[in-house]
Amino acid sequence: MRFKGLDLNLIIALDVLLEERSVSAAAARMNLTQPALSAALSRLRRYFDDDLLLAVGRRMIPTPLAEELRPLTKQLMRDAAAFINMSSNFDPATSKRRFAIGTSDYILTVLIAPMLAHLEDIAPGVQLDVFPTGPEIHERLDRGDIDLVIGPEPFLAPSAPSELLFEEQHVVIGWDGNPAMHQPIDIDRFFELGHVAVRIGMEREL
DNA sequence: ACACATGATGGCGGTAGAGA
DNA sequence: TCTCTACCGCCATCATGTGT
Repeated sequence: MRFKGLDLNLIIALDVLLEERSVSAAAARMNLTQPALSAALSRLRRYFDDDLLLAVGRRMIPTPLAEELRPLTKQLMRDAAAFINMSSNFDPATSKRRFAIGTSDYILTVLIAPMLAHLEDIAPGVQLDVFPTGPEIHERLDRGDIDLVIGPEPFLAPSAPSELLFEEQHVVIGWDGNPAMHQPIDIDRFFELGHVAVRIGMEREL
């Protein structure tokens, strides 16, 4: 079963190899042994007549051709996923699917937790994995590790389709002894005042 | 010590040929 | 035309070698 002489399974291996830049790591991710992935890389090298990944010290560096192939393999994987999804009618009542959702603890509290009881009624076999959002969340969404990201509009990936889920207003909480709390606050006044801020993730500096 | 490559070996599936 | 069987190739694992 070859397409233009290429075993299409090798495209999956190439996609993972270019992401991991490590034969061992790619093998672990694909539940194969390292020699199996090494052999797959060898067949890819033969087909493309290119090293694709060059060992430099203890690292594997992609060749220019591999860099060119990377977005194409990504697109192929996305198309394949869409192709597969088209063939299966999703029925929440019988589905055993596991969804991976990237979101904040806030959304977990106000949206997902109350939704679980309803989900238990309409989709008892469906499971949810909830992951905290972070700087790599868009990459994980592209990779297919995450099915859905729920978050504020400015943080959504421009490349992914999105839909407005709900809107809400910010509320100012302040000390009753603060004179600013006893008069109307417009946007300028708001920014003039000092704040206590919560920052999550590695980039916590102001 | 770690990561990748390679050789030996075995299982699985495809192909070709023989027979009903 | 269909079924069975022998053979072959591919790809996996295991064991081991090689390079950093």
